[in-house]
Amino acid sequence: MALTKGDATHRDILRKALSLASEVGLGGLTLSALAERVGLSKSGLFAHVSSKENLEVLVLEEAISRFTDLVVAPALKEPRGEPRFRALISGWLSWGKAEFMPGGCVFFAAIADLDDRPGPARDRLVSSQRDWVEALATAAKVAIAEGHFRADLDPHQLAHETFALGYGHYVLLRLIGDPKTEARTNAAFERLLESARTPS
Amino acid sequence: MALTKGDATHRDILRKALSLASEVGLGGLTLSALAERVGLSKSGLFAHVSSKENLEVLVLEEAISRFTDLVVAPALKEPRGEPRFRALISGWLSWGKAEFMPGGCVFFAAIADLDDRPGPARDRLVSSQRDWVEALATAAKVAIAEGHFRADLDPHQLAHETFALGYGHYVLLRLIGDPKTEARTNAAFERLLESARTPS
DNA sequence: CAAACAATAGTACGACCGTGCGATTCGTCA
DNA sequence: TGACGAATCGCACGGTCGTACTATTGTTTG
Repeated sequence: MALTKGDATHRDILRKALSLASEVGLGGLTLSALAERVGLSKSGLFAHVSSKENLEVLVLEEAISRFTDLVVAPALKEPRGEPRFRALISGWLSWGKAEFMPGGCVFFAAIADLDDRPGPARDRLVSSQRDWVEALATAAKVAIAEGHFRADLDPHQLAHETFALGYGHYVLLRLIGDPKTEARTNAAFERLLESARTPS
Repeated sequence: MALTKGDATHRDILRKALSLASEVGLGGLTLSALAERVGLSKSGLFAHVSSKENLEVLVLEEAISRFTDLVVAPALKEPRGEPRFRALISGWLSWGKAEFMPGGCVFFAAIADLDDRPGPARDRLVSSQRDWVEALATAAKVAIAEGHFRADLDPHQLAHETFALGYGHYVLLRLIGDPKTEARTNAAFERLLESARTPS
């Protein structure tokens, strides 16, 4: 039998852990608090996650898998080229507001938490973000091949600027929360895409 | 007499606290760890800072004052217009590598820490970053008045994109650390300034 | 030099942390 | 149904956290 009781609990733990981590960060995530949310005793929960460090990795793994499902996969169904690139961007922007992460993007919270704390969790985070930049660069390459973006465009440069703009937008959104923030970020992306289209 | 012994210690505490906070974040900052660095007992230190929450505010205050001295003030000595705007950007970029913040920009660490934790520390952080965006916007306005930037440029839009690009760059730098990161960010800023110059 | 005061140390407290371990309940299958 | 293994609990441990309180230094000043 594949679906045992423990598996269901395990899924529930990951769901709630991701949600909680988005509020308090990976470092602020606590076994007691999580246990209470899941409806388990602290030791019952501990048996599932083996250790705090492993829990952090599990949370990242869960977030990465959801990111793939919600952002990357749908974009791959869009037509090759600029439409797909745009889908990655807009999917990413709504990712930060996903209902299962009430405290906001868990990657962002993890970046500050882990950026000076080596270990498996940090390694996994870094590789995931590296993959994301690479996915953006690949989509840019495809758009060049399709003739949507200019031939002499550096796809990694575009990926860099897109990534930076995305996280920068997130900082402005979470911290200052000016109502015009979204419109300005959209304008910035349009300018960026415009310059990727126009031959230099 | 103005310069008592306690004042000197106080300055030393702020210096070391800023340095330590840049490594572990505001939330990760600990009275015991700080006391050891300063060479004080935990209670001796506590007498200086009144409370943990107040220590966080003090650290932010210290960082803000240094930011003003190291980034804003020097830029104001540059010629009005684009040179001054460029000085703000380049000053900001080197701010993230200041020797007194070995763990990187303390504002960035604080943003993730405080973004879901209301209180005086968060308020101070938000106002400081709001001020920074505003300073960028003001510099952009001046550059428009000087005829360096095009007349129909929205200075707040430029400030938004500059701010976002700066923090986005920082994420890429700290997390992934590709050696080409700096060059790409510089290219992005050049493109941004170019589009601010060119009449649309 | 001594009195007055600022600065620091010592110690204790309650709360919470992650973790181990033995006991107990519960779901599953012969 | 009865037994076996997985899932969960209760409890305790050592450690660290921020914060009081009191005692003891050290520094300044009349």
